[in-house]
Amino acid sequence: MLEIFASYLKENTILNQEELEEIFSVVVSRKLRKRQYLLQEGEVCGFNCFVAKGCLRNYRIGEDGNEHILRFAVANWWLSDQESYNNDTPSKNNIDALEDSDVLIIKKDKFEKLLQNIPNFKDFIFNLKARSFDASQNRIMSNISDTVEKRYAMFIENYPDIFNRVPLHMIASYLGVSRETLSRVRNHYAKTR
Amino acid sequence: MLEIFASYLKENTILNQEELEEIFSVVVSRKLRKRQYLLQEGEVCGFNCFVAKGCLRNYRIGEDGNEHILRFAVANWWLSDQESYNNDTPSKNNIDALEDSDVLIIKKDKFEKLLQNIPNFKDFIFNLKARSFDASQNRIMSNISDTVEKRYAMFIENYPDIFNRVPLHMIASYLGVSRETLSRVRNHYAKTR
DNA sequence: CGATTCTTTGAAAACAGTCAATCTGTGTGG
DNA sequence: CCACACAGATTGACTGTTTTCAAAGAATCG
Repeated sequence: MLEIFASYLKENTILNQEELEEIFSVVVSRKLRKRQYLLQEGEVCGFNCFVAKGCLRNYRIGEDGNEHILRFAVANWWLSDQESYNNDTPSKNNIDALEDSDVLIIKKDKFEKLLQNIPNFKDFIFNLKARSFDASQNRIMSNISDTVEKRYAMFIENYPDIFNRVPLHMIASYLGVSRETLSRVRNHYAKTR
Repeated sequence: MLEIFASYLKENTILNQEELEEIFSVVVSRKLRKRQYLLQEGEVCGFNCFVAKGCLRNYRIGEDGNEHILRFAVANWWLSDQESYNNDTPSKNNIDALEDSDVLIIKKDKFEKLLQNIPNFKDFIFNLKARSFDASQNRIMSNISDTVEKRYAMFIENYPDIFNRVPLHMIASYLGVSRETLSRVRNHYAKTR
């Protein structure tokens, strides 16, 4: 399980062996069964999580009682609740596994030490966060300006690996429409090309 | 104009006089007339901008030909196009002034040097970005789960200073609804309390 | 196979967008 | 100071889209 993380870091960073060892030394690997929680509403998210295998989601139960999916994560993606992590506040969200998954956990105190000790790791993580921010700005723009059909098409284009392994009603939840609407939109979408 | 920036930094950071001087030395102040562009679609956003006075917006012309507002900025806020800034790519967005405004500009190369030279400034900026990211995650959640009325109420609550100085149709644009709909929603909103 | 989860479909109701007209307030130039 | 233009806000009628609810049809899994 660690090998996946190791090759991820080797491909995406310029860390030396010693630095890699330091990172590996604070990582805890964990298996999650399908439907198992990694984080539940009300808990403080005191960790960062790297997905080695499987698929997870970060979602919230809204005032309407429905699930609203903020984010999916598959292999080589990071996932946590940043707001809870940053402020040590109870999370408003849940994280659970959509498939049996392997994840690597780094507790907050250890993770912050890594950032302090390894400048290249820090730069890498901040770069990652910057791109994550850009993606969320683009998603906001899409939410306020695009039709459902366009948003669905872009989702397929941007996340083909996610699209073909999570149920349609979850994509609907991610896009912010009802499953019935997405079903209809998608039929129309399939016909018009 | 610099005094506003100076007191902003003194209140929010733990920088010493020498570090402050270094920052001030690379700042360029600029006045913007109402309706004046700071950045136009297609340009590369090679700067960060601190608003000392006035009000700016970051918006995009969508495929539908309409303006869609991604973000407002008033005094003591930073504004730029992060995606364009980070990747040196042409911006898809425009930034312009909604009122006569005073802004402070720091060019990208100088800004990046500041981050390198002044660790406390770097930490401060990254903290800012983290909170900015959290805010955008919350906005996404609101977009996919809340009613227009709720989104409008939250906008007023979160950004009272913006709400009472920009026209309603721009708030509608920010929320992703037509001005007519927001007008109707707001009337209903005013009546039900 | 039976149970569960997921997807589709239909019909009605709620909601939001569009277009056109009107109303309001502001500021400018004569 | 008035008339006028202009930007912004509202309203009505209409159209189109999305939700909701209920039911039924696939697919998957143990």
